Amino acid sequence: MHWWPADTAFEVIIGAILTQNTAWRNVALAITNLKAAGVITPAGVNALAPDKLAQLIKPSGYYNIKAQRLQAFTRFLQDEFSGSMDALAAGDLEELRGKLLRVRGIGPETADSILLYACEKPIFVVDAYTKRILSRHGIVPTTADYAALQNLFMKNLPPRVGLYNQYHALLVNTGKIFCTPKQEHCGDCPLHNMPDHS
DNA sequence: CACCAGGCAAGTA
DNA sequence: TACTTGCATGGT
Repeated sequence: MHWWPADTAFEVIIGAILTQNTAWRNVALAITNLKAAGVITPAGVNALAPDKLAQLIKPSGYYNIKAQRLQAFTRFLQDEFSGSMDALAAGDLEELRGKLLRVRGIGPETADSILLYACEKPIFVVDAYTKRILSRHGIVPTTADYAALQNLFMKNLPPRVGLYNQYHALLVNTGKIFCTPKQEHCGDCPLHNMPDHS
């Protein structure tokens, strides 16, 4: 579906951090502000005063925390890769993942979104919709953690960037339409008899 | 008005 | 280790 909306690899990373527990619509407003201010580059974000950056990304929510997280990444990029996105993308998948997870504000989903969509590495991204859809179908228990869900896909699919991109896109689109936030009881649904299926 | 959105880290027991 | 809580906006 040529999915993640972004003009550059760095913009992918901005979006990945800003969309944490946040509707993409609000992220888009924040990105518009960053573009209008002409600071949507690693050096631009890094050079801004934290409170100025926070004001620009205000529509995306958690703006103080996220301003810190954006700059934690730009400092990391500067320190480890001389500020070069190309140098970042040239790294080894597992080594890069480990480094990203050590940046304050980058957890498993954000790290994998960066790896898949900005660096084009074959890693499966697991989000709230993915977990919701699989657990509602009784395919995994509701207690399944991030790694369990990721392994399920990666052990059963060939490691292709385009394929993982497509799966993630389809899961999110489907989840938005059919998979409501609160658990619904469907009465005689046979899946209610599955182990750990609430 | 209540609830939700493409998480993560820090605090508590 | 396993829960709980704070972070905050804009849309439905």
